[in-house]
This record gives sequence, C-alpha cells and structure tokens, in this order.
Amino acid sequence: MARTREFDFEKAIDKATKLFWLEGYKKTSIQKLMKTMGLGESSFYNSFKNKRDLYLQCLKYYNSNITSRRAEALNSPKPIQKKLRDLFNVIFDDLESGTGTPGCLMTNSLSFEVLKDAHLRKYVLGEMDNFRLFLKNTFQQAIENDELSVDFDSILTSELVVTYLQGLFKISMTTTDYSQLRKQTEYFLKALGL
Amino acid sequence: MARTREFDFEKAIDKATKLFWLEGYKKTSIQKLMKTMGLGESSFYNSFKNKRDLYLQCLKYYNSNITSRRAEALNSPKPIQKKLRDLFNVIFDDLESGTGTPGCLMTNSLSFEVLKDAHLRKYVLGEMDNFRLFLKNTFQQAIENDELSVDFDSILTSELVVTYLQGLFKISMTTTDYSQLRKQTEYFLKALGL
DNA sequence: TTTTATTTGTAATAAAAGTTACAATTTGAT
DNA sequence: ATCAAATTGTAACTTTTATTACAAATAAAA
Repeated sequence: MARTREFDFEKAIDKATKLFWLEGYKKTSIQKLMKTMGLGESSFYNSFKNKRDLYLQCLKYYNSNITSRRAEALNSPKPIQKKLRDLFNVIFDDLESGTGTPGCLMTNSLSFEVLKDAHLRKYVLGEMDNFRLFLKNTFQQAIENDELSVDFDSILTSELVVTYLQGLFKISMTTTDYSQLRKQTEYFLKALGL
Repeated sequence: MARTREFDFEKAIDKATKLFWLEGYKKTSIQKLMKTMGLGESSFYNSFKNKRDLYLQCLKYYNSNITSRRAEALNSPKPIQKKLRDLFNVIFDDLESGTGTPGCLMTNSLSFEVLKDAHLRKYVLGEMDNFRLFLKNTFQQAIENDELSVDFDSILTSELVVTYLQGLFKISMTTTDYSQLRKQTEYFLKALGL
C-alpha cells in the first residue's frame, strides 16, 4: 500500500540520543541530527514532529535502556545495603563504559533549557519522582524486613540519595578517576548507616 | 583624548550575568545580550571580544559577588559545625532571594557546552577546586583545634560536600520548597557527624 | 496493472545569529 | 580650536537554523 521506511527507526533514535547526550538539547541542531541519523529533511520531519518530540523519544529510549537497569538493581531479594551498592555499581559501570557520553542524560536534562519547556519538564521531573518513590519504597520494605531500624527516615534518605546522585553525575563530567568517586560513594553510604 | 564610555560597565556585566544565569551559556544570543545590556553591536564588540570572553567576565563577577560570601562563611572563628551551617544558610538565602535565577551559575557552568571550551573549563574547574581545597583546609584546621576527631577524613568529606552541593543546586531548580531542602541538608550534615 | 499511501531527495523559504565595515560622534590633550 | 583616540549607530554580510513545498520513488493492496 505504501512505501516502506528505508532507515532503521531504533538505530536513528539511538544515534540521536547519543548526540543529544554529547551536545545537550539546545546546542544540538537539527542539521547535525539529520546527518548523524542519516536522514534527509523529508524523512526527519515525516517521522518526528520536531526537535522537542525527538528529544522526548530519546529520553524514553534512554530510560528504557539505561535508567531502567538502575531500578532493577533495587528490585532484588538482596539486603538493602547490597541493593544500594548494586545501584551505584550499575551507575559507575555505565559512566566508565560510556564512550565519552557525559554523566546521565536525565540529569543533564535538569537544565533550564529543558525545564523551561513544559512538556519536557513534566516528563523529566515525573521520571525523577518515580525513581525517588521507588527508592523510598525500597527503604520502607527494608524496615518492614527488619533490615533497617524503624527510626530510619525513608523519605529524607531517598531524597538525599537522589540529590547526591545529581551531584555525582555532575562531578563525573569533571574527572576520569571514578575510583575516587566510588570511594566517596562508599563513604556516603556508610555515613547514612547503609 | 578619547571619547568616554556612555554605558555603565559593571551594570552591563550584571545584566549579562543574570541573563546567562537565566538562559544558559549556549542559549543566550548576543542579540539578546546586547538588548539586555543596552548596547549596540559597536559598543558590544568594542568592549567584549566575544561571547566567551563576556561569559568569563560574568563568571568572575558572579564569583566575587556571590561565591565569595560562601568562602567567607567558612572563614570565621566559629566552631566547624556552625561554619558549615553558615555556609548552607548563605546558599539557601541566595536561592530563596534569587529573582528566578536558577541554582548556581558556577554549577550551571558544569555543563558540556561550557566544559568543552578549554578556557571556560579551566576557569570553572579551577574555581571549584579552590573551593574544595578551602573546605578541606577548614576541616583540617578543625581537627587541629580538637573540634573534630583525628580520624575525620577531611579530603573525602570535602569532596562529598562539593558533590552534594552540585546536587543541591540541581535539585533547587525543580522545587520552590527550600525548607524541605534545608531539612535534607541538616540530615546530611548530621550523618557526617557535623 | 493500476491505484494509493507514504517515504525520500532536492530545493526553497524565512528567520535568527554572529560578526564586520564605516562613517559620525565625542572627549581630553596639545 | 584642533587633533588623536576611542565610542557609538546604522547597515550590511555571511552562516546557521528550522521548516515547508513539491515532485519522484517505492511497495503492497485492489
């Protein structure tokens, strides 16, 4: 009935995601996107409404590929201390294996250029909130399992860990010595009694 | 001998700083800068080499006005616990009184668009390092004064606090409920035994 | 095989951005 | 009062950016 697409949709999204990740939202031009994705104007505007829509699709792609594995690390039968170390290990492994891609695309999206766009803001903050909630529930479950004291503040700790993660991703852009950051994280968790 | 400048140099820098702060480095166009600063092309290019040079001057202006007061908070005869609370109080007061200006201009400059520029990178990372060193020395002094145990890890703690600060500034862009963040900070400091 | 829906290539359009050119203007020193 | 040096206003130029127009190409359904 109709002509079939010549390019690989997911591969194109993957390329776009990495470009956005490297260059940021605002700085990445559609021309560079088209070149990187191997598309002409027609294919680009036919498949993606505009830059914002493409970015949103890239964020979703990133979350289902990268961020999801972080939640998975928390979703295991291991003790809470191990879960958290698994979480940070997944994160550090990503940072170390990343081919020059800086920090975390979601954290990078916590910028004014992105947050000013109502649609993007809603998605980014929503996903962040989901993660924080997941973390909080993980702590609460640990309390119920007698792994943590009933005095343990699940809410405050989950918020603090999220804040620390934001900082960690920022700092990760300034160094290549991740072993130092791993030590810092261990120190942080110990300080929290975890 | 020569014609005098008609515009107020510092006021122009101040306006530019606030615009950069609001819009980010890359997104801020020279046209908008000129309009905000009240300058035409001639005056702009005559007084500032280009966007990067102006940004550097704005960062320096920001540091001597804003960041410097943070170091001052640490530079008092008070006990270390009080010093740190003073530091965070200065920061939160700035955040709360900021007229819509998001987070910290230096932290915001910890982005790829800025870090990719060698000149800007050197300055931003240098200033960050200065602050971390100042913090470390503050802790070491507290150990010498028997305010902290000799086991206290000044290096790791100073690094951790800097990381937390980065996260705090990011998170501050997503909320207006700073009282919640103040609680989180208190929790963080207590966890570190401070 | 014709039709039909959709993809693709090429080109064009329109707006915005960064920069430069140059003449007119202003100021204090001579 | 005149001159030298710097500032300013206007306009132009060049690039980049985002988007649209339209015809040619393609693949499967009728």
